[in-house]
Amino acid sequence: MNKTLKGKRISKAEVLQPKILNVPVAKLVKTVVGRTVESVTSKGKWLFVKLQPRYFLLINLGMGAELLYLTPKLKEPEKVQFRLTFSDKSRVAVRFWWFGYVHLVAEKDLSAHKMTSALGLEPTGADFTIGSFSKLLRGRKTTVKAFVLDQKNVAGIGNVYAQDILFRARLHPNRKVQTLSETEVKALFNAIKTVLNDSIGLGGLAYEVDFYGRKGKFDESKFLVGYKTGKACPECGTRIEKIKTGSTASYICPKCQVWASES
Amino acid sequence: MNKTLKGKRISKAEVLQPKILNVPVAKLVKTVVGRTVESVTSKGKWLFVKLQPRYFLLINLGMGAELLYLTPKLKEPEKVQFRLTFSDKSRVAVRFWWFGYVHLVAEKDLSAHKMTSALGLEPTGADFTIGSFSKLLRGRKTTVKAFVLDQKNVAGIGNVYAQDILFRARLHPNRKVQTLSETEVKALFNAIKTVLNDSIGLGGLAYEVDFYGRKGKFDESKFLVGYKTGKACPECGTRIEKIKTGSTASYICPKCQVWASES
DNA sequence: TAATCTAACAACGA
DNA sequence: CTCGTTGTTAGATT
Repeated sequence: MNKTLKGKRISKAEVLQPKILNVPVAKLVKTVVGRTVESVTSKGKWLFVKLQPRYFLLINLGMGAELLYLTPKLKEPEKVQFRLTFSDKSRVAVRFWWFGYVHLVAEKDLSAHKMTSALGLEPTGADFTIGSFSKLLRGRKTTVKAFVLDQKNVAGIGNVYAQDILFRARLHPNRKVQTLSETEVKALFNAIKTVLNDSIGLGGLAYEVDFYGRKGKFDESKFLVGYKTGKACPECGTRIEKIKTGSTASYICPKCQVWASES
Repeated sequence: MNKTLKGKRISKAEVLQPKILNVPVAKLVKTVVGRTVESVTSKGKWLFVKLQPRYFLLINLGMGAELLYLTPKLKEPEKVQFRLTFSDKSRVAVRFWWFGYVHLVAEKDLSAHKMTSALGLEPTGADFTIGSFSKLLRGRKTTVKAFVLDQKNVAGIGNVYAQDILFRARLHPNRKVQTLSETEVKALFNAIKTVLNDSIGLGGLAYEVDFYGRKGKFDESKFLVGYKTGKACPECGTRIEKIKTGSTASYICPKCQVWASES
């Protein structure tokens, strides 16, 4: 996205669903039209489209979204919520599967934008180290599942990825983070990097497409326990169980991921 | 307090329990010594001691406290946490029964002081009207007991007063505020004013003393249902019950204060 | 299946 | 008898 969009000038902005915005439609349209894309970066589930001069479009992918660079080959899907057209006639469409945000924020107000400024460590970033990660866990009384899903800790882990992260670390979702040994913290840290990098290396999840419409290759055959209810654990053969953990579902091997009663 | 302390110059400040402060002991002592009391006002359970120039001492009475003007006749009690001496040798002692705060805030930072700036309506103030009170209830999903105890709604109602306020309004503590009729809202509004003014008129609760050591006259004989477990309801004779409501205890007449199952 | 905000609530500490 | 913090949960959202 960064390479493709950099330098393009926005000539048109269409908001098909105003509820995705943090400002009135007219304000967004008036502000972005005429501005130029300086860069596109990301943190967790957020995209930062930096506009010149002095604005950001912040896009949250919510519970799944398609962000597509439209070409004669790549047709626009149904139910698009947002569309940008550039002065060279190229277009980008945004389609949220359920919920998602497109927020307009002035550069000077970026640090006041709560949803993005509260984001935690970027797991692919240089500051995601065993040291910075361990520090986050200190004194916390929550469970390891709630911890990894909380974007204020590590940004970008969704429920899909949480499943195999916890399995690889051999941790039960309901384990209290306070009870983790140093070895377990390291295993969790490494599992986060492994699972996310595996997905990135394969172009993302198979039910998602990238900016150019290409499907990812991280499909169910790569999952270890996630969404495998009743299947055999790849480690010990025990049947995988689906359990309720807080408001999310968890898939676990009841033998490999033991939740000691005291923890 | 306002009349007695106005114009006095602080010559000494002693902090016997540093945990009551929001600043280091040295900072408080250095700041208040030499300053003069301009006025003493109150809002809810907070006292605002305005110092000249440009400072406030904010005192939260917590779960009961004695704030005493010490004279040869009025000796200082045990376990005082804070003491001020004025240049005319007069003294004030503060003793918290459980917890309480003495906060030092510069005048320009007063609006940034969260505990006092979040306080709701002052029930003895001119802005405590049926209109402003009704507005507070709108769209709230909480219970009437939790609502009246929350200092962000109406400042100054503690659990002692909440008992008879709810009885006078004939409301069960667990009633959802959303289900209150206009008549019930009015009854609640009037009950708050009645109960608090009754206590103020009698110099406060009998287990408290004022600035000059005088006991209040609002004793258990004036309570209608509060702390009267097993006694007869003054309205219908039914035995008063003690029930658990959230984290606080409530004393109710189970006949007069019905909690309709749908509300 | 998936994400986030908000309000209310519970447990805990000071 | 109080209050703040933290975490949990239910409800709502397109």
